[in-house]
Amino acid sequence: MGVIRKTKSVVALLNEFNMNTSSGAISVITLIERLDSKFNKTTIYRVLDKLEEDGVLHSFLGKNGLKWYAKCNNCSVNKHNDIHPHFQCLYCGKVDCLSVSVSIPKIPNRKIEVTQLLIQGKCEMCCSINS
Amino acid sequence: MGVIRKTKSVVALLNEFNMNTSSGAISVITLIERLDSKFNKTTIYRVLDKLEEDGVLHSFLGKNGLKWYAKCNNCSVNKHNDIHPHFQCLYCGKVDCLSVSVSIPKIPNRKIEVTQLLIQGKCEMCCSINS
DNA sequence: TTATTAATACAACTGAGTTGCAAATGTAAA
DNA sequence: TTTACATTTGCAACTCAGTTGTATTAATAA
Repeated sequence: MGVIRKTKSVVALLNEFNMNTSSGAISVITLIERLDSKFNKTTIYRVLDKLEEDGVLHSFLGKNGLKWYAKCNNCSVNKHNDIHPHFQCLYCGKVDCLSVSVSIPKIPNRKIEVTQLLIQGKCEMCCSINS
Repeated sequence: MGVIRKTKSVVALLNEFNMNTSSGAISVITLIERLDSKFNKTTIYRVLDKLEEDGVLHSFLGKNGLKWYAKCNNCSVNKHNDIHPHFQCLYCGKVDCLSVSVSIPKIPNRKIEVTQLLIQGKCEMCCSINS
């Protein structure tokens, strides 16, 4: 499957990500809040699912296991190549994709399929505001 | 706060982790299932919280954002030193603590406080069973 | 043994995410 | 354009991990 029709909800969701800063992720909660008056939350969940299947977005879990989405860079329908860490600020909640590569250790006798690295701390803006 | 009294629920939970293999983690869901006849789930959540505060256990989020706990190695009340990746098998669901160190990249202008690396794939046992 | 305070059970709740289905809508073909 | 039909959507109801408030029970120190 994948996104077939350019429906209003697809356009609206893609717009949210295009308006966003390039490295920023958006939580599903935030997307539902923003688009609540226009679309049902079920629709939002389903469109995000399909955009991920299509390699347009990638998802990951942030603090408290909440789901976040961000734009993909070099992904196709079947393969998400865009493997990078995510940084979540514990003070303002913002999440960024980090464009650094992380070397994952070899693990004997195990086959690695997915890697998720979530780094939490104080973001640039919160570092500059507070001492 | 921390654990003050050696109550039945504390003993029972610690026992679950001591019976377990050294590298294995246990999900809260599993602990509730196992101890359901003896203790209320609220109690289990609260005791696990305190055992983590005391540096006896550490917690992390596995697949689907579900909470897992495992024994700590060199942690104290105030500092969890035991930073390592976790491996979750996508076929049998088992989760292990990996005793390898991962080098986290420097991130300019940000202060790292927590790092969570979850590696998912096929575990040793599932590798040997299936081709 | 008693007094005190922490720990527990219970029930009710919260909230992110899911499911089933009828109605609406986009798209390709006529 | 119009038709036909599969896809998409809204809605309501649900699931289920985790939380909260409170009255009761149990561990510990004196």
